[in-house]
Amino acid sequence: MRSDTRAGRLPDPPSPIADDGDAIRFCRTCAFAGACLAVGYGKPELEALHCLVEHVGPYRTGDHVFRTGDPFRAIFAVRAGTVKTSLVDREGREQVLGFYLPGEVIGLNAIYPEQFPCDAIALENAQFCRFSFPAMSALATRMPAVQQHLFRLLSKELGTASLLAGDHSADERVAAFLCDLGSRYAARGFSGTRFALSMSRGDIANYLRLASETVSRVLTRFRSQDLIALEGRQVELLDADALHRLGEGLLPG
Amino acid sequence: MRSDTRAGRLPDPPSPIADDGDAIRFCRTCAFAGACLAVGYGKPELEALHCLVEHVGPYRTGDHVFRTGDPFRAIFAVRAGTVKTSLVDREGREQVLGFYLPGEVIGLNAIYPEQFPCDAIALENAQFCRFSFPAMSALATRMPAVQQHLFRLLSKELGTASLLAGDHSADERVAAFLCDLGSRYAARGFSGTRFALSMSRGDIANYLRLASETVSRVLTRFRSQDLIALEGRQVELLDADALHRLGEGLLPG
DNA sequence: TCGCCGGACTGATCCTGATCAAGAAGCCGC
DNA sequence: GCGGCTTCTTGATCAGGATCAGTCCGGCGA
Repeated sequence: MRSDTRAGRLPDPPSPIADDGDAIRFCRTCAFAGACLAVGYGKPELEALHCLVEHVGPYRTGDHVFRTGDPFRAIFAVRAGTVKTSLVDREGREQVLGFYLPGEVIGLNAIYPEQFPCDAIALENAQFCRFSFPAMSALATRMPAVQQHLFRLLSKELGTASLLAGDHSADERVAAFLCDLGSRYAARGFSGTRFALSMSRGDIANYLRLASETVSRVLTRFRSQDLIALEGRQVELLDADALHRLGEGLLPG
Repeated sequence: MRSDTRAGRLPDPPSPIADDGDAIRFCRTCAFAGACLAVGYGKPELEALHCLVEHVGPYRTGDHVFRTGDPFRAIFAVRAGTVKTSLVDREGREQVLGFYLPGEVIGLNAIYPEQFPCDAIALENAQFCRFSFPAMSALATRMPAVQQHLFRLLSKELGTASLLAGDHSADERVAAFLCDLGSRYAARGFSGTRFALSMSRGDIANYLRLASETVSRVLTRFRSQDLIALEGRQVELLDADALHRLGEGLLPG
């Protein structure tokens, strides 16, 4: 059976979760953890940040964290699970904008329009830290490091937005997608070479602006070339170098 | 000569310029003008902003405002002229990331990496206001409205970055491009229906991820359908509604 | 004035990836 | 276990836009 082979070749790694915070420490992987640690703020300042944080969830697969048009009051850091952001155009077609892993932040693109410009949907059971944005802005005026950190978060996302622009081949796109996911998992302390694709082939295809059939074909070919091991949604990057070379046209740096 | 033929059908509008600031007022079209005015700051606060502004230029067509890898110290608001941002991949191919009109701001995507992640090249003779970013951040901690404005600028650019994502036809892309340029000119007080394309067909094509031949063909067809009038780089949107309908899949809102 | 050069336009052909179609495999209920 | 559903995979065909090639036009310097 399949479960046999799966266990034999690709045992599921523990589900990534970033949920080890307490009253005076951030979750290990949190996008905001660096803000204070780097500058050496002590307990009181951490308290200030913590009091504007609210743990929300769990959300179940398919639940909306927010919807297009919802008034913007807060940004969310993913504690556990994965999220996709997407928007639905007039013809009802979905457009996947991005995937967010534990430790990453969603909602930054809502600051300007003051309402969420997209949907955020949990791809697996998920939990979040909810940061009130008015409170956080106010705090930022008192704590330059927090302001700096917000600027950097925003600017960083500007960089990644241009990732899927460019006319690149399906191979390049898929390779870059896998490398990007891997490096983001690695940046948060998870395995960067073996992880689960929490999104469907259709979502990947939609995000990469390909047909899902094309994604299937490319993944299958990558497997036959021993670039990856693949079983269902479990993937292992066997030849990360080759993948990186393939995708380098799209990847940051 | 040039001015004769061109003047007959599509007289050049005055070159867009945003250069009417003085010691106590911002240039009319400046992206930062709203920051203070909206909150009713008076002269002293304006002074604070002005002292961190430096007028730079003129740059000539083709000059670099900054280059990939330059250390990030400041952001730039366009006072006059047009700029393209682009990056060059390992194979030496250029990738146009965006065009910036008078009143718009470049360099925000450099905050996170702390160096410019792209080139900025003047498409015509151009002038800028240079805002020291450290000084501006410091000011932002004292003036919440400035901080708010920076957050909004960053967040706004996040929204536009997703414009050219999506798999859209060449017609949709070109229509959306023309509408977008028009509305941005209009937002700064210039004509939104008649303007000069300061960039080459090749740059447009590169930005839209098309071949320049395709852009030529689409523009020619739009003209034959009386959607636009076109002479060289002068363009007039004759049927803005139809163009908007064509491009609505890509356009914000 | 001429000739050169780069940008713009147009035509012919090719190729990548979308689309259509069908089958296989996993997931859920019962 | 068995249907019924969705997701994934694989195959065959099709089309949009890239590429290649050639022409035209305006600008510029000798």
